[in-house]
Amino acid sequence: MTGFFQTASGQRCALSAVMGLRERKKLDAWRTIRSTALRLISERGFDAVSVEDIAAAAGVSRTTFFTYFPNKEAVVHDLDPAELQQWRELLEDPRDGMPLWDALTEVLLGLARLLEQRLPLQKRLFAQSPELCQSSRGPCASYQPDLEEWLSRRTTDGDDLRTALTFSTAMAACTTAIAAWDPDDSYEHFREILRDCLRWAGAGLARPVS
Amino acid sequence: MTGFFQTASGQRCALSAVMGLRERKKLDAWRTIRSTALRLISERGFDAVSVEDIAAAAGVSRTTFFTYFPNKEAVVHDLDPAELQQWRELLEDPRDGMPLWDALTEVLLGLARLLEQRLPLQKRLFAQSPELCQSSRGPCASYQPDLEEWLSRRTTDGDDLRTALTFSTAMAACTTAIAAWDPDDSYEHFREILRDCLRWAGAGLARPVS
DNA sequence: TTCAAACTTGTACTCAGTTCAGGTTTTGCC
DNA sequence: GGCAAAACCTGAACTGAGTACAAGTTTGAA
Repeated sequence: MTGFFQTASGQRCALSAVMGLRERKKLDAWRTIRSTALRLISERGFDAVSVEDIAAAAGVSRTTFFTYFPNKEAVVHDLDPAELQQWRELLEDPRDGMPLWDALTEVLLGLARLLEQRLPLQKRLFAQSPELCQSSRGPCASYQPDLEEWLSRRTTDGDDLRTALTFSTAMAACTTAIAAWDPDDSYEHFREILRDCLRWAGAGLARPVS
Repeated sequence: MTGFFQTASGQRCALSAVMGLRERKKLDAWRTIRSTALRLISERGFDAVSVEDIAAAAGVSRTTFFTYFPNKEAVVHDLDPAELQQWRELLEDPRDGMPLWDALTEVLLGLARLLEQRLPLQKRLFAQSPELCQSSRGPCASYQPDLEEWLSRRTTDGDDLRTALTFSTAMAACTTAIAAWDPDDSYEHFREILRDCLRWAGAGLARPVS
């Protein structure tokens, strides 16, 4: 999530198009490190795996690990560059005509669609290594900076406090839905939970002024 | 916040009553370490002060620091034992007859009253050392475990998902109010912001079923 | 072929957090 | 007052995260 692939070649990298050898290697390395890390962590638990273990198992140096991931937790949270591109596309449109709550709902449901492959594994990791739950702010918080940037691109339609509250309430709904979902259930079920949470939480916030 | 004074003498310690020399010294040490730490951190910033610096300046060993505070951040977040006692008293009553949202509102407004002395300084620290904002989950999150325990003591009146959502929405309102408040304004103003946030966020959640 | 930019790596460092064995202080009790 | 046990403090030694940097290697383009 934190500026490596984003800033790498100026623009976001053309994933499906022809990439230089350099970029292809980088992507490979990223994926190798990540999948190695996830395998080790799901086997032994987050704290029982050191960055050194991960680097060694991925055939890379410890230093290199930290050029790909800003910290150990990021290897669990960060998006694959391909997903990242979809996520950026989802955020391109500030949905300016739409009331904030509706726009947020749309973006978060879109995000849920993107996470279909990752979220089940991630929840299992969290369940296995409670140390992750403590130290990190949950899967959802990784997207908060991007969302804040998105929010700032919308033309502000009034009360800042209300805007901030609406935003954080939507994030809370998201976090709650993730927490409530059992990863053994269908992903569709998760999306229903999320829809419910957003609907309930938004009931009082959906319309501009009270 | 994390089990030192709580578990020390079995019960919570009788602060105003006669305490043994041992407990008085412990409390003194706690306060010395804390105030020393806050002074240094507000002078130099969170990351520029090491635990060793704090311990040395407080006339105590590094090891001792970690018996009083579970980690470096806790020195900013943890409650003074006197405040902690008031906070526990506030949570004694599960407010069982009351709808969840109203009970939460009451507890959180009570918490706001307790924090009058601490919050302004704390916000200033956060403003000065952005590294704190990143790594920690905000002042509000310190109280979450206690609140969850309080929540679990209430007789559950229905839908777990809705309960969880209500809870996290109230926390979000609290966090938002803290973020929105300017510590140079009056504390009363903060409490108004918090009331507004709770009212707005709760508009859709206040009544049991939708 | 050549050169600059991008990437990797080992080394060496700082600091958070843990463990533990000994020394010191407090307390309850005689 | 004196004593033993419990509680407390401390220094030393350790693990592991994260950073800085200089030297080496690979890639892309001319």
